[in-house]
Amino acid sequence: MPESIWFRDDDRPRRPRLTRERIVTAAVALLDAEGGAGFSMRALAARLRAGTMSLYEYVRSKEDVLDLALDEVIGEIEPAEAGPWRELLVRQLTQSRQVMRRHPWVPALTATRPLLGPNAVARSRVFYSALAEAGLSGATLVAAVGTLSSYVNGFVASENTWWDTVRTPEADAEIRGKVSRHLDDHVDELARHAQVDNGDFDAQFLLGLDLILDGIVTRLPPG
Amino acid sequence: MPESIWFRDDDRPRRPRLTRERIVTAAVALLDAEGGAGFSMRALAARLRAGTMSLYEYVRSKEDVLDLALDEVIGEIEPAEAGPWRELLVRQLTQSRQVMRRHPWVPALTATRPLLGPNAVARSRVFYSALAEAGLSGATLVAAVGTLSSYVNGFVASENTWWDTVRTPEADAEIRGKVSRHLDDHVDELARHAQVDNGDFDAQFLLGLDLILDGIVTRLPPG
DNA sequence: CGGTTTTCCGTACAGTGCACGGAAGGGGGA
DNA sequence: TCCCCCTTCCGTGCACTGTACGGAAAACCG
Repeated sequence: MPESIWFRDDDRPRRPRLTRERIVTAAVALLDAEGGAGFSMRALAARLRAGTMSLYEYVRSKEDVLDLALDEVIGEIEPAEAGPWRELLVRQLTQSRQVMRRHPWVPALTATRPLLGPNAVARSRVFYSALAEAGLSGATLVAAVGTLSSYVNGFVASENTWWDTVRTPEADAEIRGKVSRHLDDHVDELARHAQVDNGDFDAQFLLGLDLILDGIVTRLPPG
Repeated sequence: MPESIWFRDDDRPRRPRLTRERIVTAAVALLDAEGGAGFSMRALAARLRAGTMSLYEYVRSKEDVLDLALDEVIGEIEPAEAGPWRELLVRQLTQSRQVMRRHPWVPALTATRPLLGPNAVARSRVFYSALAEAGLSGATLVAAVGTLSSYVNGFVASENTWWDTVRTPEADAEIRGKVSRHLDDHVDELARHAQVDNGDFDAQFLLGLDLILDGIVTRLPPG
């Protein structure tokens, strides 16, 4: 009886039931662990204990996976609760920044692919309605929303490249020295000091944000 | 006389003398023509009629080439002439945007790599000294510079992904329709109209920039 | 002329995204 | 119960990537 349970291998490596969600979750985890450069379809499949080509049942391409992963993490931002528009925007944009810091591969992706996923659209809706409620409309409204999201994307992108560059403490010291010497010929004392000493991105982010919001305030209709 | 000029092959494929500049120039041309995705060391070498590995005499890695190409195109921005700080910044940042539009692969790169090349440093110096002359200093100065460059980077990045998405006219119509339907459930009339109809990036860019500059003005010391 | 250094580059290797087509399993109809 | 189809899984193969290595050729210098 060669088909006896004792000879059959029912415990053969249990097939993982793949789903799109499982794939996306694993993709986010892989990107967090290895960064955008270390992300590959083979590595993703391995993490799911599946064959590489199995992924392509649920997804048309690697780009699909990245788009889905991107919208997934955008969904980590909490829905906006009611409140005065300025505080609301500060909270939402601070959370955007935190998401991009938790998932440092995000800014490079947003610089490449349009954000059209449902969570991204929902986020954009929050900005539009907050600023519309504040009193903006038309081209000014569009420009204000664009400015805010451009700012947060651009800010975290450069923040991330900085953290990447100085990842290890030795590298930190070395790079800071090099940058300092690098800038020496060009920049006057004040600016150099500021540049090399700007470890406090939190404060700088909020300062810049306040700057923009103050600019927006000057555009509000009187009353 | 087998060595007669008639039998020798002095016109054998003339060795191109490679130099770092020639490589960088060709890299920019290749990136402009094929985009960041189509750029490869083999394609670059072919464009220079050289063997792939010859490049590595002048450059340690592909990343080196990209860094050099990046700083090269940043150098296309004209040096700042003297003038009132606000006009100066508008001119410089408008030129930054134009460079990034001419070379659409730039924003994705700046989102990945720190800008430490000589031309990038010179550019940063311009911003610092303009705003210092305007009256800013310390953390506010750093934040203002960071805000402006984050804004321009972020703005052009999203502008570029939009142009990419709607590259062909058919795609344009189709995408606009899809985006419009996509947003239908979520966004109220006003915002949707603005979003779908925002082809005029030039105006939007200047509006957002003015917004930020007005915010900066509120930070100037009295007098 | 001889030797050293610089430049060029063919080959090879480990890795990539994904097209193709086959196998295995589950579900439904006869 | 048998058969067929359809979904899911995935091994193999292809064209391509960056670049390590080492050899050949050329250029320069004594």
